[in-house]
Amino acid sequence: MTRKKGSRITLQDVANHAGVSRATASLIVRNSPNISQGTREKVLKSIRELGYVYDRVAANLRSQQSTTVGLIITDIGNPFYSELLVGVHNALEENGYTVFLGTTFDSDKKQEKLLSTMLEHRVGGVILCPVSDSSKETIERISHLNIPLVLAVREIKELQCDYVGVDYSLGSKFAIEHLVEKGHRRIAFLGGASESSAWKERKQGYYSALEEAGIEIDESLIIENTVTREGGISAVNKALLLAKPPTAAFCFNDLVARGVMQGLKEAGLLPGKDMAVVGFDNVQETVIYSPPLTTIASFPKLIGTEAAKLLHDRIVDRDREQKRIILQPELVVRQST
Amino acid sequence: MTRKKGSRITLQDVANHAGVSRATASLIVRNSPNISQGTREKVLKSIRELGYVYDRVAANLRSQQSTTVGLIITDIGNPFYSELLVGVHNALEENGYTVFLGTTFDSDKKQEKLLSTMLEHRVGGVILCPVSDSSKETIERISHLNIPLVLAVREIKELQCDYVGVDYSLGSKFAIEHLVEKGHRRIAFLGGASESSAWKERKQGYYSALEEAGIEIDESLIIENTVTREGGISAVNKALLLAKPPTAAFCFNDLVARGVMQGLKEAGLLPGKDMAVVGFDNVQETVIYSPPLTTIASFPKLIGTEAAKLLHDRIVDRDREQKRIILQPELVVRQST
DNA sequence: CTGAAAGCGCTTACAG
DNA sequence: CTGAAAGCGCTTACAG
Repeated sequence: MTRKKGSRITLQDVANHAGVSRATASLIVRNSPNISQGTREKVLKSIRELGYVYDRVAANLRSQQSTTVGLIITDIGNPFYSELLVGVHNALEENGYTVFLGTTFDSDKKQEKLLSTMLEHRVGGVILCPVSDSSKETIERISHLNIPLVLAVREIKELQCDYVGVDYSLGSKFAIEHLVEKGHRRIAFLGGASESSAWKERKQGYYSALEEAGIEIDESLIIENTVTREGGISAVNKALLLAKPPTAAFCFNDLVARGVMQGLKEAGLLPGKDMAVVGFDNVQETVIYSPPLTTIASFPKLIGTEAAKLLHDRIVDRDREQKRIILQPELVVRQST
Repeated sequence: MTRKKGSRITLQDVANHAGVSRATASLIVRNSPNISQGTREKVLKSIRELGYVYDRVAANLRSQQSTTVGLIITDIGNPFYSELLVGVHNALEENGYTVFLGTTFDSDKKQEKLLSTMLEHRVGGVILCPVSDSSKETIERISHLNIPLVLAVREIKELQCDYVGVDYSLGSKFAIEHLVEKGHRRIAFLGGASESSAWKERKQGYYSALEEAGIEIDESLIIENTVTREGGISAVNKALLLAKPPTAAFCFNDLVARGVMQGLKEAGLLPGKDMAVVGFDNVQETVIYSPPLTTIASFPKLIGTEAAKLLHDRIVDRDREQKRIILQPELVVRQST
C-alpha cells in the first residue's frame, strides 16, 4: 500500500530541459492548439528524452476533473457480468476513462465499502449493479451521493436514477409460454433472491403466463437460492424431493441453469429429456452446454454499453433528464426443452 | 451550512465544524493512535454530519503513495481470465488496493496505451498478462518502468521480472500422453499464437511427448489461430480438410476447445467420438460442455492470487529478489476423450 | 493537541 | 509565448 518514490520527473523538469516555461509545457501536454510547431516539438522531444509521465492525478486534483469511472458488479464468475463488463469497457475507454472494478458478491457491506473507496478515489461516476437487498442505509447514502450514477441490471425503486435493464417480466413470459407449448403444466421457478427487482419481475411474468395458460400456481414450485451454479444444484435437488416434482424448470439465469443441469445429471436424470430446462441471459457458453440450453437472451454486453453511454452523458450534462432503458428479451430455443 | 453547490467538503471544513485543527483532523482520518477518545469522537461526528469523504487522491499525491494497482489482461470473454481476475481481486482488496482493469485483446498497441494510462494514474504497481507478441519498443519501455511489475500467464524472456505461470510444457505432455494411451497417433495441436511463450512451451511438451511415444511429428497438424472460440472453429475446419485428418485435437485452451467442439458439430461430427478433444485450463464451465471436456487444470484463480501476492511483496520491498512461481498442471479426464 | 507554513504535481489567470 | 502567484485537498514537520 505504500510506494516510496525516487523523485518523479515533473513538468518543471521538462520545461527546464526544453527551455520553456512550465505554463507552456502544460499547454503542450494538454494538446492546446495555440502553440507554435517548433516549441511543441522541442517540448515533446524533452518529454521523450526524460521519460516524463504525465501525472493525471495531480492534474485532475487541480482542475477538479476526473478521468476514472467505477464499475460495481455482483459476480465476475458469472459470464453475464463478464459480458457486461466488456460492453462497459469498450464504450468507456473510447471516451478516455479508466475503470475501477469492484465485485460485491451480493453483499451489502461489500457494496457500501466499494462505493466509499471509489468516491475516495474521486471517480467521475459509477455504474452500479446493486446487490439483491440493499440496506436502507445504503440507499439513503446513495441518494445523497452527488456524483453521476447509473444503475444496471437491477433497480432500486426508492432511487430516482438512470437505469438500464431488461424487461425481465416479458422474458419470463416468453420462457413459460414456450414450456406450456411443449406441454408442460408443472413448471418450477428456480434460483435467485426474492429481494431483488430482477427476481420480482421474473416472478411476475411467471405468474401471468401461467394464469393466461389456465394453470394453477403452486408456490412450492418457486424455490429461491443464490445466483450461482451451487444455488442451481441445490434448488433442483429440492424440487426433485417434492411429492409431485416439476417436469420443467425455468431458471433465474444461465448460471443457475448450469447448476440445475449438473444437479439433474448427478441424480441420474437427463436435462431436456427428464426435465426441460430454460435459462435466462443467453450468455455465450450456453451454446456448448450439454444439452445446448434454451434460454432468454438479455444482451448483457449491450446493457454494458448502454449504461456506459448513459453515464458519460450524465457526466457531461449533470442536469439532463433521467433515463430508463429497458431492453426487449428474446426467446432462444435449443435442445434443453 | 452555507456551501457553494458542488464544492467538496474538505478536511478543513470538518476541522472547523469540530473545533479542532486541520492537522488533528488529518491524524484522525488516518487512524493515528495518539488522539484522545473525546476529540476523536467529536471529529468523527462532524465527518458523519457533514458527509465528508476522504480525498485519497490528494492524500496520495502529498504523501507520494498509491492505493491503486493495475491489472492488464488479454480477454475478459475468456473464463480463464475472469477466474484469474477473481483471484487477483480477492488478494488485493484484502490489502486495501483498488484495481484498475484493462483489456488488450492481444493488441500490442492497446497494451502500450493501457500501461501509459495506468502510470499516469499513479498506480502502485501492475500485474501484466502480456500480449502474445510484445514489440521491442514495448519491452524496452517496460524494462525502464520504475514501478513494481509482475508478469502472469505469459513470460517475456527479455525481461527480468517476477512471474507467475504454469508449466505449460508439462501440461501438454500430460495431454498427449493421455491421448496416446487412448490409441491416438494423429494428434493435432490447435489454436494459439506461436509468438507467445505460453504457445511455445505447449509445443515443446507436444513434441517431446510425441517423440517419447515414437510418433513422427507432422507439422501440418499444428494449426495456429487466435485464442478465441472463433479461432477454434476455423482451426478445426482446417484440420478436417487435411488429406489425413487427425483423430484427436489438443487445443491451446478451453475456449479454443469450445470452438473446436462447435466446429465439429457444425461439420456433423461428434466430439469425443469422431475426434477426441483435450483442452487446457479447466475453467469451471468445462464440466457442462457437451460432452464434458477432458482438459489440463492450470488453476487460473490461483495464478491470480499468487500474482497479487508477489506484487504486494514487491511494493512493500522493491529490492527483494526476483521470484518465479510455476504451477504444476493436472490432467482432468472427462468424456471428450 | 494547535497553528502556521511548506509542498506533492499540476492548472489557472493575468500582466507583460 | 513567459513569469510569478495562487490553489486543488491533503500530509509533513516543527515550534509551542
